[in-house]
Amino acid sequence: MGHSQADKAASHERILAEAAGQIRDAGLESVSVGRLMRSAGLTHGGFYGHFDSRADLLVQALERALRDGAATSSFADGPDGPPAYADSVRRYLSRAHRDARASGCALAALAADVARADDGARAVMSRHLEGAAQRVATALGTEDPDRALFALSALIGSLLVSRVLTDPARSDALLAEARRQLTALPGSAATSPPKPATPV
Amino acid sequence: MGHSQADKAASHERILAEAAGQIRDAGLESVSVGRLMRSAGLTHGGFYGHFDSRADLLVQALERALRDGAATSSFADGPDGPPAYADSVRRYLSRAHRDARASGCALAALAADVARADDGARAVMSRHLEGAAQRVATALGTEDPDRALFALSALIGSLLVSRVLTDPARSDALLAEARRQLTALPGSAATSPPKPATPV
DNA sequence: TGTACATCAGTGAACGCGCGTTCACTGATGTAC
DNA sequence: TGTACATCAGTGAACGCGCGTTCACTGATGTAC
Repeated sequence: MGHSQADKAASHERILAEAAGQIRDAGLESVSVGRLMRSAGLTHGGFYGHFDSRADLLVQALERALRDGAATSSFADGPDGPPAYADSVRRYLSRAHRDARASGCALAALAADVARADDGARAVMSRHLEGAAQRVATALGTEDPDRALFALSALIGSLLVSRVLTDPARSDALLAEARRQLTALPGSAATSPPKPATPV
Repeated sequence: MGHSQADKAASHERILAEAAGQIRDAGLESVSVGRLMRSAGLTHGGFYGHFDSRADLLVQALERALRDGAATSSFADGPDGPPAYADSVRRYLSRAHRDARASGCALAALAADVARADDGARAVMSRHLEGAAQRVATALGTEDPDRALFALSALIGSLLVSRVLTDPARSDALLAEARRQLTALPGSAATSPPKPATPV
């Protein structure tokens, strides 16, 4: 709770990271200024030294949530280059990802929220969708951006639906079927036969 | 604003229909008791003669939103029996459906909201997801419930992503590619060649 | 290096507002005779 | 059919609460000399 410039930067970072986490866990509108500042170890009055308004914070936190999501994305480059498409699909459509909503793909968690939001939020997510689609295209080995965008949409939809289904067996079955269908997508398994399973 | 039992039933119906519409348009948490009653032409105090609590209303309105969605679903039986799979896909992934969020598929609009909600809401939507998947399975001519559930998930994901993209050309392109990929899904075009286009 | 002072990160009381919910009430409905 | 009365759908004031935002203040930081 210091007063130095470095402390302010650290506070700003803490507030933004906390907001991004809350958004990912509970949706865009779940953030309240008072609760947010408390969870960042500060009092509510200080908020306006960091952001113009709650709406301003929301845009920045959405950007942050999506950037964090991209960094840990199943399709992001690992230490030894881009991952194999089939491995990425397996990881994205894993039970672990389904059950880790708060730390999972922000595109899936927030797509519906953003579809309802203003153009600013839609523009931010559009950029990240195109970025993610590009990574999928690389992994797929396709030059067709539409095909990659569809694959991404199918991934997102399957993850979302698997998170709603209350019957674990049905949810697991959907994930398994989606993995099967999406690894068999033209441009993937067709051009490069499945490698032996590698640890995720 | 009468006081008869018939009037009460009509009020109840109006409140529920209004709530279902608001939920579909702006999400599960967007409903406020005061605004809802005002938009149903009543005052807020009367609400508790119709529902135990806001939470009680929300569950019933979710059920209603999903039932309405099912009735107008692209995969619902028309006057002359079940529609052709390709026609249904075309209608679901049309620009018209993308742009009509408030009257469109409630499964797509609310999946993320429900994934965050309690088990009650998830159970309600699970039931409707399975029902919709069954209609898709019939249209697809498959006996595999998992395949139908995946197709439904891909439809939902594509619609959601098309609603986020700010570039109309990219959004249109995604819808077109999704129509192509999903009508070519094993069990559909493979077993029954595409019919000549029929008016939707 | 030591002092005097301007800056400014963070505090906490206060604002007006809308929220969900309760409740005493009004007056039309519908029933008992 | 007409009257007296119980029921109950809907009203609107009131409750305590958390919301986003403002602002006078505190005291550590960091700079000028």
